Amino acid sequence: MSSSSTLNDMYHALLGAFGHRGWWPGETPFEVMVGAVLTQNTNWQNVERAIANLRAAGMMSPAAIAAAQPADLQQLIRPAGYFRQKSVRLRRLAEWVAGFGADEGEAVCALRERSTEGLREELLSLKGIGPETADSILLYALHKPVFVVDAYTVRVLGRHGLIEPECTYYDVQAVLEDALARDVELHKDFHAQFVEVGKRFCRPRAPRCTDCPLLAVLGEPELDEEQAD
DNA sequence: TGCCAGGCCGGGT
DNA sequence: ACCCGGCATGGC
Repeated sequence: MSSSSTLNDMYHALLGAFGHRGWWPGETPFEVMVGAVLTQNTNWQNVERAIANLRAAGMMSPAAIAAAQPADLQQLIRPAGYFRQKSVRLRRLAEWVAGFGADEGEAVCALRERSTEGLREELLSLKGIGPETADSILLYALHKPVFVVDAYTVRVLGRHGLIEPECTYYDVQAVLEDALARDVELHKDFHAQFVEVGKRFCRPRAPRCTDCPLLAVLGEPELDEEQAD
């Protein structure tokens, strides 16, 4: 059996169990970008607080964040953790976006005209934006067909033996992108399904997932390497 | 209470 | 080229 059909079967099993996820949660493309930075190694619930603070302060725009006092920005995003680092990362991102247009709408339109690879390189050149954050922005804010590989994706695939433990980010991404139709909505929703199944059934200390919808497709999961003892 | 959360960077081997 | 500590808050 090809890994292509396995991965597509996985998606349909998850879609059947959870329904269309409608990701990413965010009112505007720029808010999606902000969320992508704020959620780095951070619970989404904390990110929502920080986003609400930014909105309430009228700061959810590239120009406003680019012009903000560092201390003010830090206070607003404090609930999302790592607030000193993330305030710098947000400002650099905001300056980058603002460079593409007079307002958010114009900038985002200009960004969407550009090539995926060119955009990825520019995003990765911003300190504090790594592969996952860049790809989250590419997919969910700019609608480029890339697969976002996150901790849940790696854990779910790894536990079912579909990737090797030593795989890099881009190894895992290639497995998924090679197997799937080049479809933006599929890429968005499949990644969201990984998060959903990961949160519910693939926690670090809970290898027994008796009700996981993936059992019907993939069979019993394996132990994580560090749990295999 | 400790462990965990939708990473990434920089310095040390 | 790898490995590792640091970064920080809030929920369970």
